[in-house]
Amino acid sequence: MEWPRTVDDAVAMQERLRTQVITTSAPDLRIDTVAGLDVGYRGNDAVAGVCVVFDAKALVVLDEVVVEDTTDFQYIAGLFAFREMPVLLRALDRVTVAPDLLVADGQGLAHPRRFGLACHLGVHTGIPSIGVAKNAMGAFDPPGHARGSMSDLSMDGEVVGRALRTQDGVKPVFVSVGHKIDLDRACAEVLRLAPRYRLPETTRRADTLTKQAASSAGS
DNA sequence: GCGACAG
DNA sequence: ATCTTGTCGC
Repeated sequence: MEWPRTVDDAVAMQERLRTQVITTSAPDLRIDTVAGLDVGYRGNDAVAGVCVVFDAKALVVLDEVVVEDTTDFQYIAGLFAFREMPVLLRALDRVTVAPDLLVADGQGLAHPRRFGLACHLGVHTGIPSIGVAKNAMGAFDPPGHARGSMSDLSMDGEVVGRALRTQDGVKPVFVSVGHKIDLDRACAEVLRLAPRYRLPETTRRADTLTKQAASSAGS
């Protein structure tokens, strides 16, 4: 199918692809490299997509790619992926180090139709993925104050993710499965990626590059 | 009907 | 997301 241009087509695509999401980890799932994906905006249609690949253990950058593009799809909560995916896929294509895990800046299963950006990226590429959002779409009880504390994130009476405290006393991040990984493993990876700050290093680096590109658009 | 609503 | 300086605090 070609990329949707209308809300109805986009929703239909999500309903169709949601059935392909896998919420368990392969027994031999090894995560040595992790990709952080993010998009920055300049005006309403200019976008800069970034894909940064980190060594999951050493937390050092192995490769990073910035791609500039434009978008037709306006921002609509729930249809976020249709605005950001095209650029992100282009950036992901140009990276020279294959990532074992994709970390999306947004939701995975914690989505109205259980198919957020992280799920879409995962199903499309076949690469394990997770969503790490700064804001929740569902309901949750505040997790404990200490780093590593977590609580269920629910929507329509079902657990769709977790509110995870990555640093003592900071606002939690919202983790949900994207594809080919289980929620426990997803949270463990986020904690490993965020040893010092609230957000994973992958997200922080991608975000920096994203704004850097957006502010120097045209040079 | 009214408000809320990832980035 | 974006428009935007200084400032409070560890």
